[in-house]
Amino acid sequence: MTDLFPEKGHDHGRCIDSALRQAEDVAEANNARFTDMRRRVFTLIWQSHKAITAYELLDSLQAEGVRAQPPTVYRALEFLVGLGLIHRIESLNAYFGCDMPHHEHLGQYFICRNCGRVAEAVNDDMSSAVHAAARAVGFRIEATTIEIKGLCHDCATH
Amino acid sequence: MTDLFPEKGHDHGRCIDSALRQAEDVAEANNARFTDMRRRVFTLIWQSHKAITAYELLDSLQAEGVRAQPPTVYRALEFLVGLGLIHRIESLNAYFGCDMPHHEHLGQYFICRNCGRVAEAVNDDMSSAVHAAARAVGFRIEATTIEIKGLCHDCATH
DNA sequence: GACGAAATGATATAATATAACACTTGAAGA
DNA sequence: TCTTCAAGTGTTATATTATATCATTTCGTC
Ligand SMILES: [Zn+2]
Ligand SMILES: [Zn+2]
Ligand SMILES: [Zn+2]
Ligand SMILES: [Zn+2]
Repeated sequence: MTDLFPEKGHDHGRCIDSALRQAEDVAEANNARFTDMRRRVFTLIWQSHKAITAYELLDSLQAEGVRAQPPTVYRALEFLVGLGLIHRIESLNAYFGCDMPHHEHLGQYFICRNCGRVAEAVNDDMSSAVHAAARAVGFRIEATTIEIKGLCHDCATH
Repeated sequence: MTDLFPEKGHDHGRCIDSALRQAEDVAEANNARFTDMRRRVFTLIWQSHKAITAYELLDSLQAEGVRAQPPTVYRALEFLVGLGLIHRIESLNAYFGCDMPHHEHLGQYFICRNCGRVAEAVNDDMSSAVHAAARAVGFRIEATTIEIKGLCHDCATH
């Protein structure tokens, strides 16, 4: 069994570096400016594998000495979501970093209620079940929200 | 192709009556009090097949002359969600009536962005794809949120 | 360097949700 | 029937999440 969630003692600095590198690539490929503010917000989101709320981000920015207001944060979030660099978790009103921003995908999110971590899956069986169900009732899909709450393997077994 | 959504000219009074009858049954079976306030809120939710927000409900109550405040509405909603008489749509911060409250189910919600209607499906293929994916990664599911946005058959073809 | 579009700053406010405590109601037992 | 107490509701205040609007700054392009 492969756990979607990162290993306990993994080198998270590498996650952050890799995410930043990919984000810069994607931004460049889209002719979009990965400004300082956007980089700050993105980096804060990647401080953990948990989802983080807009106001938690705002607090962190202010703690760093950045004079930011809610619109600043929401604009950065809008930009990052728009490029697919982060995803919004509807059931948490929170955001977390995507680790495969290069290809378009409809992801599914596993959310552990104990450790708070979020993991993204791109599972064809889930996707095709959803699309088949939609086709069967003549529904034209534009967006999907699939959020699965419970206990991750670590939290369920320890 | 069977459309999940109700027919255009259907007799919606029957939807409301049926929902009320079922709600009373479920409440009774659970030894729960279907009070006047709860019935009012429930009935307002069933005024349409759309999802409705807490504050829209509050406005409607006040328009009816009921002196209600936000907690009143949220308490009624909490009760109704708890019994499975209504469902919350996370991506809309809104609520809509369940038409099969008798049996426990993990539903999937189709939401039309044009007409605003919501339809609930209980699709085993979707459910089992989700559960299989969770099993494969050792995740213990406690709740699922599956919300599908797009155009219903009517809106896509007219 | 001048220009204009994009980004950010700043202020205000809207929309969604809950905490806390007082009062009322209604089921259940004495 | 009366008492009691838990459940439900009223009321006020406040927390949390999100956006509208207009002023200013930044940055690539000419
Ligand atoms: Zn990591
Ligand atoms: Zn966990
Ligand atoms: Zn109807
Ligand atoms: Zn429609």
